[in-house]
Amino acid sequence: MSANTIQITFPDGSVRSYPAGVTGLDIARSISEGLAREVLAVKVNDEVWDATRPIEQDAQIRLLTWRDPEGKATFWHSSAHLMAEALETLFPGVKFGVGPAIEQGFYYDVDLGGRQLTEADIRALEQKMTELAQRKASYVRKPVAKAEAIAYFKEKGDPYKLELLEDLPDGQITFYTQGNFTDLCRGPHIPHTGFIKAVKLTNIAGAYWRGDEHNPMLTRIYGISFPSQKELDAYLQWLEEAKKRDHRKLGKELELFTFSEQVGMGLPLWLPKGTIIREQLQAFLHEVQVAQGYQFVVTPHIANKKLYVISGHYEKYGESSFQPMKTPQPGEEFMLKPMNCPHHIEIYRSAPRSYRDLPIRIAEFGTVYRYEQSGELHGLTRVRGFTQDDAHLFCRPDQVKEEFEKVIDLVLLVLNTLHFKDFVAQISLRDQHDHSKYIGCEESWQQAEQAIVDAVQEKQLPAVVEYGEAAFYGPKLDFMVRDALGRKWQLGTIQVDYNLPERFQLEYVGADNQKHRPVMIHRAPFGSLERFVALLIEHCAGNFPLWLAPVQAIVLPITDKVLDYARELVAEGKKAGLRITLDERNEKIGKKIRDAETQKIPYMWIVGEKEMQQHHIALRKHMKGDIGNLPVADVINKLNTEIAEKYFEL
RNA sequence: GCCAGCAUAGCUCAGUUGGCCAGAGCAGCUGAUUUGUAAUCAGCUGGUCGGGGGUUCGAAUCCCUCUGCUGGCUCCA
Repeated sequence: MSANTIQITFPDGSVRSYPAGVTGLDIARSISEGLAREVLAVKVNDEVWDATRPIEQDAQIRLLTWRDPEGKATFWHSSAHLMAEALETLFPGVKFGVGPAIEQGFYYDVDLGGRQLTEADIRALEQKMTELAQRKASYVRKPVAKAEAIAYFKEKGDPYKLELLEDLPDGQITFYTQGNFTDLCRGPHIPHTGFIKAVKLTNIAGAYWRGDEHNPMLTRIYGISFPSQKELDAYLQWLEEAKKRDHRKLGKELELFTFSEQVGMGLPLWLPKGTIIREQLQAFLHEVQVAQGYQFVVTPHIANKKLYVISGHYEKYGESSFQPMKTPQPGEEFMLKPMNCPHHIEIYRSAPRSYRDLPIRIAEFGTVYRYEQSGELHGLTRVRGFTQDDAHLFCRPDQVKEEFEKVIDLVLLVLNTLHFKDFVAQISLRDQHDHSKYIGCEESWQQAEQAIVDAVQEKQLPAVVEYGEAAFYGPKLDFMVRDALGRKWQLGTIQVDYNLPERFQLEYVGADNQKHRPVMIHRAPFGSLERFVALLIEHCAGNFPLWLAPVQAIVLPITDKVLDYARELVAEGKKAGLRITLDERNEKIGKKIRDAETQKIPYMWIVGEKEMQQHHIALRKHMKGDIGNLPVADVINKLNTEIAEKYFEL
């Protein structure tokens, strides 16, 4: 075999020979012209390359198109460059930060020198991007020496790029040029701008340079692009649909919760209907936890400041939380509790504990208050007063693994019951470079981090590791769920903690009659009731499973000749434990049905003279329509079965 | 907290370049209608246009400021 022939291995395992220097695009063309027209990039031995970059050695490759996540990312990253070119054309002198692809689209951080972008500017940018795209300018990769790169951006006057260059090693720097725009960029990029057929700049936001609030704030322009107008339209339609699921909108429409400026920002007021959902969830969790050996406690909403000085919370959050409240007693200070753990620790300490008693599982639906930054508040997902389905497990070191796994099972039970299928378990570890924000010794942290990693492996959870996301006293396993718009939120959390037992000098007497230190596990399967309900609303679009629905059934009499029968049915339903109401308004049945559908009430009991005579119900299901004419007893039975099963349907 | 945008009746929204007593639909109340699977008809009630200040003969509309909300950034025990 000649020296300038290389072996290319395809994803299906087949191998073909190509001349050295072949590009992904060449390979695609050798398969089919159609494929060549679609190829955006190529994955060469686990690294994504430009489709136009020569491959010099044997390699495993996969051709990437719009259908591949990496293909989309490349497409969007190239779109960011295109936007940068448009920006530079329209607003000469603009300085560039970074412009990556994100999960849905891309952004570029720019310094516009104080200029504020208007709606018209945005439209003009979109138009310019489309115009530039039509030129089908190639994205040209060029390795450059560091000195050359520095010279280029000095000449151009781009301080942010120069700062980025400082951290890059010489010999690994590349420039990409398309049209009249050259950027410092690792790549890869799509072959040319012509692939970008539809562009939408979605919003503008401020963003600190390099994510540091001490740095100047740049203007971040978000956008998304597609290979066809049709796909952009579909995306925009999806956005519209997602907005209808917004828990803030549904919460108002379905009268679940509200906020009052008078009460204070971030302090939710649960309305009667929302409270039913909350209490049903609470009852569910109460039941499964008691079955698993948890003991429920109740503790006050405030505690002496000293408690948080011991726990370390005061040092860490004292300045940025609700401030201590004074009492008539000089020098005495109390704080709203931001956590339940110190209270539970004091319960543990209220009696001597034997190794035989462990694990002790102390649970509470505890309401806590945290002074979240005003800009952070968001509906029910980020609030200043919320209720955790909290518990603290005090166990012997040898019990940590088993207890941790049991908690994982509990979280999974909760997520499964509410049909949260696409969660991700996030292993939140310390910042690898900065241990100063954490309390406790190195050994404790390593033990705790290892315990979590082991447990996740054992349970084979879909997991990602995030450094720097740990709590200050220990690592966490967080269960992340997406909202209607795809934003990730932490729901359940499990934390292994060797530090607070140390700080509070917790003890138990071992089999050896010596004192030992227990290990704590903090855990909350819902996280907070508020956030959980918010995500649940978005997840089911307000169409709650019957066991949670605030109103489970409504009786709709066709005329008021059957009002008495309707009232009788309400009484029967209530007697059977159903949350049932009656629509006795003087309206036509179509109107009553429409209103019940709008209110997303799961079952409508429609009754006229015919039903009255047979003691029947014409049963109608929300979003499904007429189910049929059934005896009352059958209907009640059916509903109660559905409730008992916690049946969930999307 | 930072950047940007928004704020009109309980809800969803109109309100042209600052100019007649600020409008509509839904909801609510009255009345008529007695209805068979997603909106019956008519009448009425309801807003000092988020608060405060300013410019102007005149402000929902322009400016300042405060409050709240929205999207991001930072933060998230």
